[in-house]
Amino acid sequence: MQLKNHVEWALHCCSVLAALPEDERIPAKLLAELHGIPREYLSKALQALSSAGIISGTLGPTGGYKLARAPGRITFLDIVEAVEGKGRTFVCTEIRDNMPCAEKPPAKGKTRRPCAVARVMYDADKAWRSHLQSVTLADLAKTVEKEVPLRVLKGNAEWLAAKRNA
Amino acid sequence: MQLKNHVEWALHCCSVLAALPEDERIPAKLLAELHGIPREYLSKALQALSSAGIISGTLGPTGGYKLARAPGRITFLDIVEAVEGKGRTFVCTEIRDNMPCAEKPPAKGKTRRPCAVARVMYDADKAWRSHLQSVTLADLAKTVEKEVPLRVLKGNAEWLAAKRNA
DNA sequence: CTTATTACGGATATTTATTATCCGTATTTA
DNA sequence: TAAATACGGATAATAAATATCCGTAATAAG
Ligand code: SF4
Ligand code: SF4
Repeated sequence: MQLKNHVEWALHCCSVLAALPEDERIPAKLLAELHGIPREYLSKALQALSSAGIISGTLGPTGGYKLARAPGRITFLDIVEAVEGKGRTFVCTEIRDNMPCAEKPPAKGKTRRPCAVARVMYDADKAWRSHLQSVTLADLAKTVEKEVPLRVLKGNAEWLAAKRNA
Repeated sequence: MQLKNHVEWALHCCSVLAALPEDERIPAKLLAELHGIPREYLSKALQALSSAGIISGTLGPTGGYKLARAPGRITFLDIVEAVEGKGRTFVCTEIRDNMPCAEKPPAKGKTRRPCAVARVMYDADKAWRSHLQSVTLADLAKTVEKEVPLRVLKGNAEWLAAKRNA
């Protein structure tokens, strides 16, 4: 059980976009080159983020992506769910119905209370999501600013600027 | 991202074993029939549980599986990690090293503090595991006893006993 | 208007993980 | 001795993740 690498890419890209001056954009090509990952494949992740309303893309030359709203209003959960889906990690296939003396499954349309096993797993899932929801891109930016040497931050920003004006 | 169905099977089987009188055993064949799942495949999950020290299997006729320790000392996390592995759900491929102005990766043997992104994901993972660790098989048994009609519990127990003496 | 550049989305191939089955070996009870 | 069992290795089938390709529409600049 592993999150797909789209998640890591999406988080990184959002982190980079969060450090971008208002009304500037970065094309997918540059984001891919910056991270050393396949451009076409990264595009899928970016499109997922876009259709989830987290980033917004604009067409044409000088086009590219930028955050669709303030970094303080984008949580890790938003990003993870955008690329990984909102589905639960534990799926119940109702094997209890195969037990010889099981209760009969509910009539079509009606739903049954999830069993005790499933509820524990769902609650764990909720705890995971809850933690992801408690951290925003703004929080991340603050941490990065504290931990990454200024030289590195500046260097990357300049590399980006140079590439975009080339 | 989804847990494998082994997890569901393992949880169910442990739940059944927890309701078993001391010094009785259930062979894999019966556990599979009880749940309507493929026997040979279920065996893999049971072997994983066994080698993790959660259940113990004995050979020969009248052999089978039973819990290796008291239900109160077996947590959901024990079971999940036994079949799913202890690996983290978020894997960091260190794509930051591809950034043009990245810090150099640490010398061989040395480790680097995980980056801010990874730490958030790891903490979420920890929250998930922590919740799973807080629930034991004994807790589950108590809930099941409360929620499942006595008729069903009895019926299944009798089905099991009949099969084992056949 | 034309051209270059971009996001977007559909189709498809490749690789890996999950799901499932098969069978031989060792151990234990009757 | 024979039947029943756990165990583990090998392998096949299926699904999911990873990756690439290409056509379309939109936009900015010359
Ligand atoms: S997890 Fe619960 S609901 Fe799902 S199959 Fe098992 S017993 Fe049934
Ligand atoms: S998650 Fe953090 S450590 Fe992992 S690649 Fe991204 S920046 Fe690097």
